[in-house]
Amino acid sequence: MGQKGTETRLRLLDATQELVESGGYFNAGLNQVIAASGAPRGSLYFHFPDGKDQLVGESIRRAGQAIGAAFDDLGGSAPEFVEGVLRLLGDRLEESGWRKGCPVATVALEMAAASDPLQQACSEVYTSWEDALRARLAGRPDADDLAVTVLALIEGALLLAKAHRSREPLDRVTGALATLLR
Amino acid sequence: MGQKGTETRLRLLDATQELVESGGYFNAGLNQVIAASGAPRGSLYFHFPDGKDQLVGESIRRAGQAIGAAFDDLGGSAPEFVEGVLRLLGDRLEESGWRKGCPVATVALEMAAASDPLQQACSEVYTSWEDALRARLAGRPDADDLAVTVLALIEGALLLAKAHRSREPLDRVTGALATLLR
DNA sequence: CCGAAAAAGTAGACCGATCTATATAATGTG
DNA sequence: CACATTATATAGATCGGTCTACTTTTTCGG
Repeated sequence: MGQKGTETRLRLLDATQELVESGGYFNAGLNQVIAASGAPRGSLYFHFPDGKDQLVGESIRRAGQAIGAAFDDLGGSAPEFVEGVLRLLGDRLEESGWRKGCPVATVALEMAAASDPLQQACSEVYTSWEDALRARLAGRPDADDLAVTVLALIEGALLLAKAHRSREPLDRVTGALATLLR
Repeated sequence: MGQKGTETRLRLLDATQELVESGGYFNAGLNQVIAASGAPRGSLYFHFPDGKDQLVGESIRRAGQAIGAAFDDLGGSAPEFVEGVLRLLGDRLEESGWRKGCPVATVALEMAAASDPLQQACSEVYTSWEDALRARLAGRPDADDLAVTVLALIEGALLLAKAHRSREPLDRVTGALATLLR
């Protein structure tokens, strides 16, 4: 794959990710993806011959890796780390006009029951985040439960924050996390 | 409004709620709503003159009230109550073939940024649940934070359970809740 | 190095299906 | 009759996907 082709492919993935994150699978119409990326329709099906599901699947896997990498960059003890994550996600959500929450959650809720490949993609991204959190909590006897709990708390708080268009849920949850990770 | 009319209206709301809960706003195509409810197309716009947004908005408000009422029926101390809720939601999710999670969450994530009326409807339903939880936690000094935290935890665990098609997230979170409400 | 053949990628018209919504006629019901 | 409701037909936009023609880049024998 040449340089130009790779760039087009990435622009398509970026545009999809942006649209998916702000409103889910059905908000990312292929016409919008094409318009936002500047790529023509033909290129889309050249780079993603299996169509929309492949495009969205790869896009959320990519987003999952990006966020996983951001996790690794964030240091500190476990409580500090989680607070940092919450602050980061809150900033991102508010600065985007309450559009950008979790890039996976909406697709997971929309498509988990309807599409096996997309359900699997979402499940795998979540598993990778759980693994990353578990590594951060290593040593604790209840690290397995705690990793899932922290992720659920973050996802739930992000959902509520988006629904209310307010940071308040994220802030309120931060205190409880201190208790939980104490 | 006569008896027949009221029944048709309710059948439309029920069908919408069912479809919305399993896959969100865009999974509830009006053609599917009509087919599932048995109501004719004309009746839909007679009973819901503002179209789909009104139909979906009323349907999630209705679902919100129904779940709020179910909360009230569940007794026990705060920890017992929350565990009961998690078990109930887990049963519902699994028995529906991993389709029925939170009837509000998907629409909230899909439409919060795009539709003010629907964002408001979702926000109000969540607020009513937060109020109900806060009442259950009355007396605790941190009842406000705790109510939001418990709701976020439930919503997050439901999301992960649907994404993984597994009760495991709900089970793991149950333990953490015991710690939190101790 | 050269230049032609092949591969990679771009471009956009076009298709049938489906979407929400409207318009209008028919029917039931007090 | 008058009003509430049902019933259909259809409008008009948009959906994901396919198709063929075109341009650029890469490959490779001489």
